[in-house]
Amino acid sequence: MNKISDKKIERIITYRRVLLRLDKQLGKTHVFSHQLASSSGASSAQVRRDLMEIGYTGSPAHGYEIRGLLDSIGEFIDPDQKEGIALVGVGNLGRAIIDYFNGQSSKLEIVTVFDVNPDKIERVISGCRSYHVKDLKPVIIEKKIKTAVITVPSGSAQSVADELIEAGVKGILNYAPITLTVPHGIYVENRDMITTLEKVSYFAKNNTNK
Amino acid sequence: MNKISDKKIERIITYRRVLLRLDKQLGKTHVFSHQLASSSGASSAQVRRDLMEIGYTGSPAHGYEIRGLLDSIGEFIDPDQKEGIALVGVGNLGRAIIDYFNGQSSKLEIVTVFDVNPDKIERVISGCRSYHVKDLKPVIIEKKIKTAVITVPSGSAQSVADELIEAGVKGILNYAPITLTVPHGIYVENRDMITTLEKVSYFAKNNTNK
DNA sequence: AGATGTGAATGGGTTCACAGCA
DNA sequence: TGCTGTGAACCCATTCACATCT
Repeated sequence: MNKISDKKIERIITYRRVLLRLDKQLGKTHVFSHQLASSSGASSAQVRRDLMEIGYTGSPAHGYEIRGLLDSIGEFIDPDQKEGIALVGVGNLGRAIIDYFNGQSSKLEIVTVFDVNPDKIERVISGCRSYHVKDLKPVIIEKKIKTAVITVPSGSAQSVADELIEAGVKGILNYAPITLTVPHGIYVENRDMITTLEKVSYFAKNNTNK
Repeated sequence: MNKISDKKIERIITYRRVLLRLDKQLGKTHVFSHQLASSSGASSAQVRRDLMEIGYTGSPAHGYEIRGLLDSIGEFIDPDQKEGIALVGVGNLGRAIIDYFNGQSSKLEIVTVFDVNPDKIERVISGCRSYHVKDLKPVIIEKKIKTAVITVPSGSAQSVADELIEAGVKGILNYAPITLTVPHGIYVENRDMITTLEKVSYFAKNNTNK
């Protein structure tokens, strides 16, 4: 498999979302690259390049066939069936993410959650069985979970990450305001809200172009 | 002012967080670029380049003086005093962000929130006065708010964004799963959780390096 | 006429590598 | 010796531009 860049798959995932809306809500059957581009925050050349990468080709006359393109993207992004995700840290943010996420339809589903607070374990939270963090490793291993979300305080984020990785997790979405140190081959996305908001505020002040 | 890239200020903000911890918790007075780098997920050359950009210089003997560097970063990132942020959409996610955010100390503070649900307006939520979305424009104008967070459902995100921008907002942090269309000169950061998790899941499966 | 697919050019961010310095 | 500061080289993503197709 030829490696594909971070930004590129993010765009492709965005195309899919746009295509689903065009298909379902507007009942369209075809799109041109420039239409897909303007709904996705990309350029039309970028769209064409990206679709080239996944090997889907359109026609100059009608553009891209939406259903077919959706299938191609689906094969490319998630060839598997439903995949279970774990979430560690059932605070306000964690609970919000669970609710938000499992309301949407997607091949991904948060199926297991962990916390240290006894009030929050051995229960069912928004349809997910919750466990104590001390049982993290065996549960993750048993359920063969490969992707996890961290919403614990920054002090415990690194140790949680370490355990997740020991249990076989390969991708981590981290909301704790700390940069995780992970071995080669593990993918981490940091989404600390404070850093992000500070950045947005900076650009709001320093009125740049794009 | 010479324009500075998105990624670069994100790194600089991260450096600040690391420096604050080194200063407060560990009582260190100096750092070398490679230490700062490994705690921030950057390379040492990158750190040196970035600090060059903000005009701070260290010494080959001791590295960078932490307090001084913090001051320089502070001047660079937020020259102003406290800044008020608005948040639109007081669902689970919105409330989690308010609580999470206003617990931390930062020059930024969420001071005003909006919703359409009558149960949630004319009240004080986690210390923030809440208003109905119909009053969005006058309130934002009156409070001179320049940065806002959108946590409404995707169907209303674009119209909320339009109103925010009409009211003078220059930076938007968008959690709705839709790509906002905004005029030139407005900064938008999309942080849709579903897209992000789909991406992380993709890279968890396609075990790439880095 | 107007869109796709794609080699070629462009641009910008990252790394290299080394002079200069304590 | 080991680090900083920085020109130069490198690399990769985006854009340009155009032949091609309907």
